[in-house]
Amino acid sequence: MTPTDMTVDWVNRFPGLARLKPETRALLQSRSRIVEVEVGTMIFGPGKSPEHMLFLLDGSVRVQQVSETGHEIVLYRLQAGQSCVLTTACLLAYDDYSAEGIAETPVQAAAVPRDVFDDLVAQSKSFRDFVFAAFSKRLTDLFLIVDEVAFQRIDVRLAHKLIGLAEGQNSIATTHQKLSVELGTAREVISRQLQEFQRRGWVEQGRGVVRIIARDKLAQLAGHIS
Amino acid sequence: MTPTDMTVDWVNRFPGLARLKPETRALLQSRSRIVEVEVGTMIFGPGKSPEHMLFLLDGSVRVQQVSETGHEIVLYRLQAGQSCVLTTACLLAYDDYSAEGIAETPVQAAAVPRDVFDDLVAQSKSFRDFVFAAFSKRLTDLFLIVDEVAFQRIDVRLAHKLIGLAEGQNSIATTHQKLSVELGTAREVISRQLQEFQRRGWVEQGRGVVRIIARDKLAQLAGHIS
DNA sequence: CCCGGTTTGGTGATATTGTCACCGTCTGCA
DNA sequence: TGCAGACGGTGACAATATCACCAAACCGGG
Repeated sequence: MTPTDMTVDWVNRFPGLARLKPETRALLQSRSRIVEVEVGTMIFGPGKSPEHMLFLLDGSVRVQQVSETGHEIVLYRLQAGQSCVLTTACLLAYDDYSAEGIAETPVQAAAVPRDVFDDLVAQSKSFRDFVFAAFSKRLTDLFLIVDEVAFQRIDVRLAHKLIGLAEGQNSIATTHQKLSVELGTAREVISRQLQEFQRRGWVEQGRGVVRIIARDKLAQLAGHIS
Repeated sequence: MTPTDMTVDWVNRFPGLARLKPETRALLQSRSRIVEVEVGTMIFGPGKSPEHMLFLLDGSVRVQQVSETGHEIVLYRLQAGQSCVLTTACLLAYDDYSAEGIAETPVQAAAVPRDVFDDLVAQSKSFRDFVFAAFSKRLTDLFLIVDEVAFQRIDVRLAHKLIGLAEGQNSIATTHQKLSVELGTAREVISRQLQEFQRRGWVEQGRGVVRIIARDKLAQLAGHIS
């Protein structure tokens, strides 16, 4: 498949944009530009606010908060089919912010200039609904993150995160360090919790890999999260 | 001052709406309804999503997350001059959410129906800017909350919160219990920290009141937050 | 192949914070 | 006046974070 095949009608690939009127769709299509981002690139971050709103066509962007103390915590991920409302937020907000977005995989996205975005919001009810739904999702997600960080035990959160990262597979390619950033805790804490899970026969560990042995047990512990 | 005096041209009282065109302003003014809410009322919450977007004319609304575990944490406050974007979020989001908004003081607000809100967003660039700026503020605020909860020490957070709640006064009418909800921690933790602050001569305590004696010391400890 | 630096993970000691189970005092009110 | 509830204090203990290390696995160059 050539890039053209994949991108010339990219709007079709967004379920949330399915209801756009033809003229709105044409505007979005014609005024956007396809960009490719290689893995590991910081797409936005402190002192790097982008000029465009991004619609992710392929790949995944990890958004994380970087504290002055050097600590990090993953806030959420953007997947294909989602738009980067935070980008828009940054363009509009007077605030300095401290979150950054990093391409976790090679990323393909449609970049929509700021003024086109504004036109679309004005013209299309469907587009407004799409944008506000995206904002809402972020807000409610963040509420849950706050709740989890403040009140959930670390073993419950780790079990939950392992199941989430596994995506149906049994093997997760990650390090203790990366898992600690996912949960905003220390590596040692992850190491000890994984040892405990292993002792119970729920997971097996290798260097840079965690294999889930008893998904049901992990799920039971994770229990009532989201 | 009669209610009419205060509310007939309420739009003027929002700096963020100062740039609205006359016709937009008239629409907002004519299609809104002034509501009064008595202190302690839950304005929105799980299973209680309001039909209108609120513009706060007077008073303060506390938005807090209520965990399944029964724990609570204050997320942010809405003050006069701000709009309740979360309300909009709730109206749009398919998600069930677990945050609630409570009137901390008697509240006066302009209620704007959902469809009028949508019209305004479509018609007015100024209104769009106002709405998106409000969303952005919430998002960036929440980023900071996550950072604080995950990585800041409790003494630093308490010092910061005391200064914030004092609003320039020296006396704060609150209880250890309420302070613990502000920070999403346990009452005992607040009691012990306040004892330590008192031992150092930074605060004095009475039943239901905390007096700040050495604001500079607290500020120094709070230091680098926001 | 070996070497040396880097990454990954393990461990004990200690500090901080959260949880639990109480207790006494104060306050408002019937 | 008496009493229920709110408020705050306290000790013991559990969970988590921090710090200071260590050893093994990996990786690239010579």
